[in-house]
Amino acid sequence: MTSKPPPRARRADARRNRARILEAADAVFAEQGPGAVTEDIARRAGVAIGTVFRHFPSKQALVEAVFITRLRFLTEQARALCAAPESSGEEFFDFFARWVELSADKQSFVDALTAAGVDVQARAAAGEYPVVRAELLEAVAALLRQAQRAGAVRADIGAPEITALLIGTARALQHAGAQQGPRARLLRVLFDGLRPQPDRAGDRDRSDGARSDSEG
Amino acid sequence: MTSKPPPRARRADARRNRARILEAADAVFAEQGPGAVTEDIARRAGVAIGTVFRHFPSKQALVEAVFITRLRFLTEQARALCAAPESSGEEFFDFFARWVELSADKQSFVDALTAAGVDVQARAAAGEYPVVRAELLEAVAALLRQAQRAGAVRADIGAPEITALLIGTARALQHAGAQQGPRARLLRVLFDGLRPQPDRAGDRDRSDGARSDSEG
Amino acid sequence: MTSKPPPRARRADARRNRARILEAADAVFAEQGPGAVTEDIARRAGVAIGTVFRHFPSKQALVEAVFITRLRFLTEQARALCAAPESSGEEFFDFFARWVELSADKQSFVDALTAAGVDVQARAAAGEYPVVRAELLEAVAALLRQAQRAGAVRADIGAPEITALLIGTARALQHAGAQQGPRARLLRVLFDGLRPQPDRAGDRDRSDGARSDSEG
Amino acid sequence: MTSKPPPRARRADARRNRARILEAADAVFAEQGPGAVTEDIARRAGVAIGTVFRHFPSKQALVEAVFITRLRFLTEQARALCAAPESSGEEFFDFFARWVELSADKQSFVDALTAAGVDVQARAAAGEYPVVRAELLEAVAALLRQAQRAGAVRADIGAPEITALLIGTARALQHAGAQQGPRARLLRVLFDGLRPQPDRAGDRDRSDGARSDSEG
DNA sequence: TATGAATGAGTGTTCATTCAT
DNA sequence: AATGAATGAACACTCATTCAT
Repeated sequence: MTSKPPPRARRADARRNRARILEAADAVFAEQGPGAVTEDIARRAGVAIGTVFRHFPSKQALVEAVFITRLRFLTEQARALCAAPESSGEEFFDFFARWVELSADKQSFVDALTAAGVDVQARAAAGEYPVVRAELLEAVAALLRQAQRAGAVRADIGAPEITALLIGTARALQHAGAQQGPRARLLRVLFDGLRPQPDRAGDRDRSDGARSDSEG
Repeated sequence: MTSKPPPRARRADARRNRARILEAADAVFAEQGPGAVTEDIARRAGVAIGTVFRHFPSKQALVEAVFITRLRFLTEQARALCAAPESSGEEFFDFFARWVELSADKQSFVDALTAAGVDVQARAAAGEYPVVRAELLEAVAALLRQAQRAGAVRADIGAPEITALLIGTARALQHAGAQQGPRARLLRVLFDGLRPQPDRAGDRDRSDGARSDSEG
Repeated sequence: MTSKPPPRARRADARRNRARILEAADAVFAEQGPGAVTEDIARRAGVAIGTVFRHFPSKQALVEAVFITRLRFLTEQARALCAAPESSGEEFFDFFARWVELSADKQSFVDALTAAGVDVQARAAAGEYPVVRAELLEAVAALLRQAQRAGAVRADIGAPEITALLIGTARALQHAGAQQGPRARLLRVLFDGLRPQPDRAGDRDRSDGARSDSEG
Repeated sequence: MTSKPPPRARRADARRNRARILEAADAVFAEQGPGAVTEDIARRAGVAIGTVFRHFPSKQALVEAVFITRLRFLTEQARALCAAPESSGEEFFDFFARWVELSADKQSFVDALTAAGVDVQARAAAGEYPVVRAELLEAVAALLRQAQRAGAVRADIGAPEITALLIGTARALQHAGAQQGPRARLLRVLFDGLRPQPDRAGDRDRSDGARSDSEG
């Protein structure tokens, strides 16, 4: 009675489902952290729990997929910003601010990210993760180099530090809450620290005494 | 042989157990996050599971107790550093570095901290938490004011920003891993950003162009 | 071989499981009281523990479901007996005897009933309970009125008293054990008390002696 | 230093403790049923949990002790009422009413009683229970015989039926709640049933047949 | 392929009972 | 004898995962 639907139709459906699940997972993990119950994600995606597991063989795999999707998104951003031919180096700060806003919006973008990241570090040297991660790192590195060449960012730091700072800053902003004042101040501190630094003679070592001179 | 034990003997034992549980919980939460299994904590503390629940009526209560203990420790640190009469303001940076090292050592000091913190914000306006938190904030604020008076820290930030930065930095260091190079560089960036800033005329807007001059 | 199963197939299975669980719970609660271990019920029903909790969100819910099922059964009985057009009023006694036998068979039909009932009184003014209870009460009342109209039952009692008597009698029979002699005698006392009473002038005070005349 | 207290003093203390525990247990079981937590009893008695277990080797033993105490109390009541030399037989109804009020006052006097009773039936053919039970039964029997001799109670029932009725009635009253109207009506039904019965021609025996005529 | 009911190991929590003090 | 902290088996309930339909 029911004429068999063309097999392509299914494929399209399946692909759409996969996308919806990923989207739902992203949202739910952002709201509730990676501890969220998988059925919530299914419900949000409008599919049955079985469908989630058909597309992602385990919850861990789903978390990683969300994680990787996020990394890819950031990589694209970084690449796009890097494309400008004549750069003043400020694109770097744009990227930083954008990521960090994105992260703090979704409550714990970074929670899931790091939570997954930790697990991933442990045993997902396999999978696409290392590649995706390397690509993001390279994109960030390129952006950073560009900014450093333009003199917008101090020369003594590299992409790994930037990544760590991004994650840390997202957390800091998350803690700061929604108020614009503190958020702006936090970023200002960060950005000032990232600029090429004046010759603060002997900071931490000698100058303290020196400065205390001018003060005491 | 054993001279009559003081009447508080039992109490002392119980107090020791409580301490051991707290210690074990601190360690286990640091290693595995607040999702750690309560029985692991009991095992680590060398007591039966019932004993854990005798001292802390729920897992949540245990998490909060660990959290509060950490906050208290930090408060003490801040107060001690603030006690120096003639301050150059550098104690502030000491505190910052110390906290952050402490946090990053224990894998997710801040995870549990924030995890608990989130829950706490939601419903523990009661309990000791608000008090402890206020005390820590005040201690940090005092240390910060001292440093600002001494000219060691920029004047346009307050204790809330510092708290957020502390948490974020701990996270960043955690992400950076154990290597000393990146960790030191991260802190340098942060600290530079916290210093009183030179008149970076028109940062972000004009000066960039100006500086890019000297470089491009 | 198997012709295409109706689309509700799964549902049917699930419904059967629900029924089996309910049945098993009824039996187990009857044997061991409402304190019975939920896994025993699962085992008896031939399902896993999770399945029990899928169908009944908590043990309390299961107890109540069993309770309500019993009430419904009794309501049906009462209604069926009430349907007879030309009644001599003896259906009432049939109902009474039937309920009470049913109850006493299952060791503590009434235990669970009351145990649940007590809890229910406390907080389940919601749910189906009030409705089901009202329906049973009404059915019993109808049966009672019928019997009273026919002159088979005394006029000075109502449905609430009957309900209480039913519960109490079930308990009494349960205590009396399985022997037929005592059980029959108990019911005889009850039924005699429920009949329209002769003018026992001065009961409790004098007339007893008088009547003992005509009997002794 | 502390001169050893005379050993008798301890004994008195211990005996007092035992009594207080029993009293507390009676109250707590009455309020919460035999599922009540043992520590609640200890708290109510003003002793430590260990003391409860020193006096009663297990919770079950405590329940049984309470049970037996109650039985003893009832036995005394029955005996006292039986002592009247010239009896009209109404003492029997007094006893009945008194017990039943007592039971219904304490919410589930009879719950615990029966709950314990069930267990006891199963395995406490040992202990004092059989003796105490026999004594109560005998006292009730004596009271009953007295009432039957006086013509106040029908002749075709014995002490076992009365016991069952007592328990059942207590339950019925408990279900009826606190209102005086229904309670009184319930007792009236019961008492009327217990009186010597008039020759109700054909009840249950012939009239049924008669009816079966007209019906089928 | 999608569905969603079933599974069952795992977890937080309770509480009768023991035992060092 | 009394205390009350410690014990640990037992239980209700959850949730990732499987599988019959």
